[in-house]
Amino acid sequence: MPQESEELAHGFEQRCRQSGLAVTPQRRAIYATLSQRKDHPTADLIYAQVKKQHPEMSRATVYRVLETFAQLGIIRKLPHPGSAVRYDPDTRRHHHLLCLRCGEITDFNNLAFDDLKIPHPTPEGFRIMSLSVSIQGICSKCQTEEKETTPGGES
Amino acid sequence: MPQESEELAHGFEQRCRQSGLAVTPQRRAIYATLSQRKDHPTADLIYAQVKKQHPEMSRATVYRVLETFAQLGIIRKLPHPGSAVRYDPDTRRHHHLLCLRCGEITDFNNLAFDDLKIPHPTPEGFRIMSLSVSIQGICSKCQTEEKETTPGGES
DNA sequence: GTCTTTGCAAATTGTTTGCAGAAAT
DNA sequence: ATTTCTGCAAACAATTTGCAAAGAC
Repeated sequence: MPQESEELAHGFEQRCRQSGLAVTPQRRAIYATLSQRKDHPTADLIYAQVKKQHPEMSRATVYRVLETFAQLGIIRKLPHPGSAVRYDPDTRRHHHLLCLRCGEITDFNNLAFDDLKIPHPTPEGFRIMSLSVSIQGICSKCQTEEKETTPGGES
Repeated sequence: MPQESEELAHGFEQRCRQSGLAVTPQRRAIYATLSQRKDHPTADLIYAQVKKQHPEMSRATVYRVLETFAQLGIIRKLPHPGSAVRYDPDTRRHHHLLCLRCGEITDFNNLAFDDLKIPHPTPEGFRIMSLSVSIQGICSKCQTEEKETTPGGES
């Protein structure tokens, strides 16, 4: 249903204008691409995908635009140990599973986590903007691969 | 009290030997430096600091050693949106405040967070290794600086 | 028409690698 | 003695920058 995309796109343009941000085809394309995905791609992945429809698109633009969006709160930058930055089009509170082996980030929802209260005496004058639980471990795919690599004894 | 450091160092050597890791001056120095700090430095910061006492130390060694430690669970790699990897000598459960402006990571403890139960039907066959809450926002120092930069109106 | 944004290519920053010699076990 | 580690320098990856032309308002 393309209807949904249109609504999304509309909201997006509103938000850009509110922030005094020009609505360019590039920005539209980047936002559309990111919000269609259910995962949390890196800037480079977005670049690769957007480039198919817009071969003129420059890598630098994608990096700049994503960063701009993140600062305006239109999308979210995800914490990840090292490697490339990942972006998330969903700015509502939700949590993540992070695989330490392949780096995959998966959304994860849990009532207990959602109910967490933001601590009141805001620690050290910190202005809290978001709170989320991050679970680190090994995803099922990687567990399988580990077994294959080490079936019980290398010899 | 140097006593404390010695104990720490002793435990460290034990853990290295248990993992079949040679105890080298470099590893000792890197571990000592990291564990003396209360913050969460990048590999490069550790390198700079260690180099003062050990001018021969190579940057590559520092990166390699920190990575090795992290894999053995001797230290922890911290999730951070982009920028450089940060390491934490404290592997117990604790939480973090992450400043989106300067990138500073500060420890944060809260009973409600510590009581979080690891979800039982482990999501999607994920093998959970650690869980922590990460709070993103702007630290007090950066709030002050923001005001200075924009004292009320740019015009 | 003006101010913002983009593309390009080059510069930076953060990190990893291969290999020969040095040190730890 | 053997195996693991380190230093070096070069490779690599991710990201950022300055500037002139193009596009949005």
